[in-house]
Amino acid sequence: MKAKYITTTLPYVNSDPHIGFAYELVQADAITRYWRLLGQEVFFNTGTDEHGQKIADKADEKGESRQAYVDYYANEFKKLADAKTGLNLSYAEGGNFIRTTDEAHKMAAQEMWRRCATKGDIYKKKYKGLYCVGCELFYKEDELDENKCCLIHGKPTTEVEEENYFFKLSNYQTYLEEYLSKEGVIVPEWRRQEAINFVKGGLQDFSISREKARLNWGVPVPGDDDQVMYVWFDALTNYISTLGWPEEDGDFKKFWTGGEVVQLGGKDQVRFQSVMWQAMLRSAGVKATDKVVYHGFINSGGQKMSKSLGNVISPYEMIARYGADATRYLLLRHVHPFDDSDVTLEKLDEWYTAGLVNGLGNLVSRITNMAEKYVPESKRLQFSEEEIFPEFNNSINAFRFDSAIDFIWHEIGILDQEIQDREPFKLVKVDEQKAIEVVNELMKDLYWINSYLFCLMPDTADIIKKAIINYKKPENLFPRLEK
RNA sequence: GUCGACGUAGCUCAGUUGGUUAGAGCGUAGCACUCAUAAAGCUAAGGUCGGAGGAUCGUUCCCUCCCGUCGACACCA
Repeated sequence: MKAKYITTTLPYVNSDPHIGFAYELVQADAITRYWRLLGQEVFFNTGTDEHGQKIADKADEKGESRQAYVDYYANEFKKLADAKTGLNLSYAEGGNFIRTTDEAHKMAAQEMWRRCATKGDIYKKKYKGLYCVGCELFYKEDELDENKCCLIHGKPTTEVEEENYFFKLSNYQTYLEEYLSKEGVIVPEWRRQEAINFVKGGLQDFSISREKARLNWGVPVPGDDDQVMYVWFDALTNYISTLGWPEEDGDFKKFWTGGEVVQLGGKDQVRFQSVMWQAMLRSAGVKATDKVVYHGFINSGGQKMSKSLGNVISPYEMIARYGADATRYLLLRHVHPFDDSDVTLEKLDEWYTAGLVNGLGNLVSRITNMAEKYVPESKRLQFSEEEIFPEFNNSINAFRFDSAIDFIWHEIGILDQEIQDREPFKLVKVDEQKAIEVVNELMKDLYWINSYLFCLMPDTADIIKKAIINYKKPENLFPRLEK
């Protein structure tokens, strides 16, 4: 069985962890755990992207050293990922949390650069642009007002000439068209069509460095002390540096060259992940990514989440209110895997109560309660692993976490109905043996349903499993929310 | 502007290769039960399937136009 590799994009650490990234993490973890459930070896990568202008600016703004600033934020993101403090991700059981400021990563980025340069895909070119001193950024004319002033500072921009390195993306037009022609390299399919149209529209080379004089927070360009890499070039390389590349053996060989490579990203990532990155890999002689899955964005109350609107829902807020497992469930079931979704606290509360308190939690209570009371030691069952059903497999393999969970909850509904129809709680008064039989059947079905939950809500699934095996009703899994 | 997608119950969405009463989940209202986290169950209300025109014996499902929403159209890590 081919080893699997899955990675999220690395969030840029210029603000607090966003719910959209939390969603990406949870997607990656759910499928990782699912694959592991099937006995596959999986490398799960995530981490933080820490170089570039905006981060340098932020650190300066706060009067902190850049390293101190990124150390702080990298830790915030790591807390979101980890078991006790966040979303309980399983990268520690096979995977990595990479930081682009890691020494090994920086060396890998430089090696990537050298390989592309050796291939003849990197050249130096004078770049002319309208520069705002206040923002320390280049702007295009249509991003400025009629007097060519930047919209933030309202001050005139100046035309500045800078010499940068460029990557010859134009060399890869044909290659990329061929790469993108294979169904499945991008999910969902309509994003693949967008990417194809984008490439067919013609490819321009893109700049991959900045003058150190202007920006000194980045990986040094090999052989040129006056330039540092522009963030993309550096950051994209993390997908292989995390596996030890340029070392060809070991994890890189097992999970990238010899494995199935899946990358997750937001819908704004198509050009980076499926176009530029694929060209870079090709240039460096590395195998292409097998599949990139793009999710949509999460809005709230019909609008983009923003501090000024006060509609930001932070992942930490969700974890505090519902718990880590419930947060995972809510995101996976109610955020659309590909399209934009709308999430509000009111909706989250409703979903939590309906699906977890009244749904799963109550079902576990009623079944294990009867099992504990009615079934004597001598009549208790041994449980063995059950097979996973195709409806679930097909959905998960298509990254349709929402419909995979719908399938489980449909089964939960059926089990509730079963209790209603067979009435073991009445039966126990007239035919105890029959009642025990019915409850044991319910326990088996619940055990089977629970086997699906391990990849979605690992801690909860563990508690349920123990409750079933021990015929002991657990504490409430999902406390009712305070009104 | 060009190209593309979409617009179905309060909400999120399914669906029909055109054919008798258009579906689900959640939400809402009522009934009623008690094994369970005042949960589960039953029943009900709620839709001119975006609008107009056309082709058809007949369309929510095909064609045209209009309105609306969204996405792509490269330096947004």
